[in-house]
Amino acid sequence: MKRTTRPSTPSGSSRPTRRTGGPEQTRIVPDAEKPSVPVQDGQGDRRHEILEIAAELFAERGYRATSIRDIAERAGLLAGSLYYHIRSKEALFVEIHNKALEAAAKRIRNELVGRTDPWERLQVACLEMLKIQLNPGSLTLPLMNNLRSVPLNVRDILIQQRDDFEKIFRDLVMDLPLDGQLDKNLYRILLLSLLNSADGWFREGRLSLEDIAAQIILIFRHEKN
Amino acid sequence: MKRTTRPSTPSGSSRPTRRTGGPEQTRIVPDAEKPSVPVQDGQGDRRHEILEIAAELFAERGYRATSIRDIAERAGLLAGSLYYHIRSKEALFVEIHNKALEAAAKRIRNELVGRTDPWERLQVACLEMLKIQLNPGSLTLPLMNNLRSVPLNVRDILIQQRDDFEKIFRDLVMDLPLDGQLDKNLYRILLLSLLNSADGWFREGRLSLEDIAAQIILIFRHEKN
DNA sequence: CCTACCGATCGGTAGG
DNA sequence: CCTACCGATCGGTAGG
Repeated sequence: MKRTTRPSTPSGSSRPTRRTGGPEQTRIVPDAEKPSVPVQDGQGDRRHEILEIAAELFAERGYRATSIRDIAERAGLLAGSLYYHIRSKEALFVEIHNKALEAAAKRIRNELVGRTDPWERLQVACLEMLKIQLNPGSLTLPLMNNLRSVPLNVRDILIQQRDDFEKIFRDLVMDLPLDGQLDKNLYRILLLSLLNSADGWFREGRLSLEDIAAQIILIFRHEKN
Repeated sequence: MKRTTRPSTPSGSSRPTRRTGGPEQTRIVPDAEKPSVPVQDGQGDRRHEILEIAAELFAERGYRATSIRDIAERAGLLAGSLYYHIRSKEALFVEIHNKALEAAAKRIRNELVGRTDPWERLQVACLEMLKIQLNPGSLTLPLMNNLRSVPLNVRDILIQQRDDFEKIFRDLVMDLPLDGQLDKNLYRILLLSLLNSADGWFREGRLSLEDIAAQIILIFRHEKN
C-alpha cells in the first residue's frame, strides 16, 4: 500500500498509474461538485479507506506527528487532494476519534450480553478493552490517550466524546459488590487509565491478554465485607 | 516571565530591556567562547534556568508541540541564541528527562528512609510519585509518559533511562508479601503505569493526594494467604 | 546573546 | 483528484 513515488503530470504522455496494486478503481460519483462546506460522504468507500489509514497513522504517531501529507501518501494521492474528502485535519481527527469510541463501545457491549456475574462482566470488558487498545489496525484506534499532542480546542471535543464512552464502565463498577472503603469513582478512573494506556506498558511475553485481564481483576477485586 | 515583545536592535537608540522583571542580570562568563561541540556548562545558572523553562513546556505540551522558539521566548532570548546553551532540541530533552528521573528517584528514596513496613513503603513511594507527576513546576517534570511524540532515536534513550528508575519500584514490589497468584512483574508495571499517567486522570476534587495514594494501596494490597 | 538567514515541512487553498 | 501555490513555522547555522 505504501507509495513513495509521485505521479508527474496528469495528462502528459508518461503518466504512471496511481494505484499500482489492485485493479484500476472505477470512479464513483464522477461529476459530483466539491461539497466544501457540508459533510462529505456519498463515496463512502474511498472516504472510509482514508479514515482507516489516518486512524492507523494517528494511533502510531499521535496527532501532531502525523502530517496531512503522510496520510495522503498512504492513500495514494497528494496532500491537496485529501481536502476533497476531508474538511480539515482537526475535523478528520475528531471524526476518527468518535468512530473509534463508537466501535469500541459496540464491541464491549457485545461481549457483555448474557453475562450476569458482575466481576466476570468487568473482566470481559477489560479484556475487550485491551484487545482494542492493542490492535493498531482497525478504526478502533488505540490513541484515546495522548491528548497532549492534540490542539486545545479539539481536546475539549474529544473529552466530551469520551465521557459518554466511559458510562459503560461507570455502570460496570456500579454493579460491583465492592469493598465499602473504596471510592468507586477513583476506582473506575484508575482502571480505565490502566486499560487506556495499555499500549504504553504491554510487552509481548509469557502472559496472554486473557492472563492479563485476569490479573487485573485479581488486583481490582475487593469483595464487600 | 512571559515575553511577547521582541527587542529590536541591540545597539540602537531605542533598545528595550530584555528581562523586564527582576534586576538586570550581570553577565556571567562574559568572554567565554561558544563551546559548540562539548557539553555546555560553566554558566550553570542561566543554563539551569533554561532547563527548567524547557522542562515545564515539554511537560505541558509534549516534545513536538514545544518549539525551540517557545522555549527561547520564555527564557527571554531569540531562538538562535538558545544554541549557545544547548546542542539540539533532542539533546535538551534527553538531558531534562534524565535530570527529572534522577530528581524523582532522590525524592522517593528520601521518603523511604526509616520506614520498614513493605506496604507503607509502597504507599509513600506512590504518594511521592503522584506529587512528582502532578507538580508541573520543577525539573521533575511529569511527562515520563507520552513517548509517542518523541522521535524514535530519542525514545530508545529515554526508555533506557527509565528502566534504571523503575528499579526502585522493582525492589519495593519484591519485598511485598504478595498473594502468590499475582504476577509481580505485571503488578509493578500496572502500578507504575497508573502513577506515570496521573496527570492524565487526576482531577482536583474531594480526594487529596494522600487519600488517592491510600486508595491505590487499598486496591493493590493483596496479602499472601 | 543578536542578526539574518537556510532548507524543510506544515495545513490549507484556488482553479481546473 | 492534480498542479501549483500560499504564509507560517520548524530546527538549526554563520558570523559577529
